[in-house]
Amino acid sequence: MNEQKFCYKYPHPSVTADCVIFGFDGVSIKVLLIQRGIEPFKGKWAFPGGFMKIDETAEECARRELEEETGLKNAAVEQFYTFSDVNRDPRERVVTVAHYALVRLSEVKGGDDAASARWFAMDEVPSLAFDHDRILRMAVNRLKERICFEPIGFELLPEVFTMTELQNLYEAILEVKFDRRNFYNKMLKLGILSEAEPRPANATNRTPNKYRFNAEKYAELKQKGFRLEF
Amino acid sequence: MNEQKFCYKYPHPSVTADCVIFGFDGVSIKVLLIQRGIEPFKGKWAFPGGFMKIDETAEECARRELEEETGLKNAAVEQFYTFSDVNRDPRERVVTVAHYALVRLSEVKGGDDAASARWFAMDEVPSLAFDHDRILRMAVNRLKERICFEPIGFELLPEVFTMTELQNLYEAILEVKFDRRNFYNKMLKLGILSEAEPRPANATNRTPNKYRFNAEKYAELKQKGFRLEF
DNA sequence: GTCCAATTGCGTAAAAATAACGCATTTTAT
DNA sequence: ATAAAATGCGTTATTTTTACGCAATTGGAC
Repeated sequence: MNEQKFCYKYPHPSVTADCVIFGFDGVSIKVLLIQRGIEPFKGKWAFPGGFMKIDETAEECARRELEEETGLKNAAVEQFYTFSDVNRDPRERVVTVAHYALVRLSEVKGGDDAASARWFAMDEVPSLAFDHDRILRMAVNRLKERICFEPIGFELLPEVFTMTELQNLYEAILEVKFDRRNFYNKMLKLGILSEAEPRPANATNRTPNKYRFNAEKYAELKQKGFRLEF
Repeated sequence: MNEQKFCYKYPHPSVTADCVIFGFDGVSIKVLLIQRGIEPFKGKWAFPGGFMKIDETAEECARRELEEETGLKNAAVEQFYTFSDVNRDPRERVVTVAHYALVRLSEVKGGDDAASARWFAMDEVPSLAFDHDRILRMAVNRLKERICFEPIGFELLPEVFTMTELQNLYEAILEVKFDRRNFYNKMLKLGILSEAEPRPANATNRTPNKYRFNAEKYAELKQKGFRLEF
């Protein structure tokens, strides 16, 4: 017997949410990929993703996928583009709402099927399933744009970090090099960092200051209309 | 008899594309709205939009809506967000891929049903149908962001324009005021404008220079990695 | 242990970009 | 006829960005 019980006058595409999960290991940006166990594209790597349920938004769907793979509930997730090419899935018409998530690698537990999931550095990413190559390019571009104007970078770092770690993150994402001292001055002048602990009197060099992102200060500044700019 | 002949194992949302159409009349930004003739939200204003066909992309769908309302085939259209709130349409689950289009008002012909279509200045826009208030806010924000980094503003102006017209456009979109002389210098220094016709020797003041957007120059500059910045 | 290279905090000076404003001329509106 | 507004083309002051110096300290090589 046929179980196709949801019927419509016109053909409806399937809607999925995909989630490009970015992490940062202190040196380079990584992305979490899943190896496909079934056709099509069996054996190829792809982003976590799945069908949107009828009672959840696309973002909720993306968060669900994120949690399944990483155990994380509260990461930063943002929708960045919807891909609707007619033949992007060979089986049927599928429209996917693509998101990216920024996670702290230290907080990531292995997902349900860790066996088939792996972190890839950006320059190690193989050719992907479906149109996921294009999705990744777009995600990276959006991340680059975003990190210049919103302090999303902090979502990738530990709560407490050094200025060098923060600079490494910016350099990894934007693929540029900054002068260490200018980066330091600029960041501090922005006023969105607070010292994690007061620098001890006997502190010497080579014992870097630790900072944390100050969300309250940022909210204040943002209200006054302020941009990060890099 | 029932015509519901497209059947699926799981419920599928409808997918639509909406198109926020922006124009510029030399003074203020306008948006094209359609008055709904049927429930829900009968009598309320909304953006042109409609169901995505099974063999077209969301952008093609948005362009189709745009052409129906304005007669324009080649306007600038960009997807900016997909709205998937569960109850955004009271009838059924509808996911909409929202786009904005930038059109030259002079090129717009009345659409199929011009009777129910009207241009509204941004500060005249009434409360809209569905979640279109939110869609408009987001479209405007995206437009503001975009115009700072991509020369999309020229899509709203006639081919040939004066510096004052260009400034008025930027001021209308960004809701700020620029010093006329600084704006003039900055724009010229960017190098993406060419004089529409050489300024005649007998030209006097009060006969403003005419410019046009130089796409070739812009492509060159963009390649070298350059940003507009305002 | 000694020594060198790398790291960190804190500055300063030059260069570039931005913002503020001047002025003569010409046209439109009153 | 006259005042007000628009235009082209500047200049100057201020702010921001960039380039770089320097001393102190640590980790690693040997």
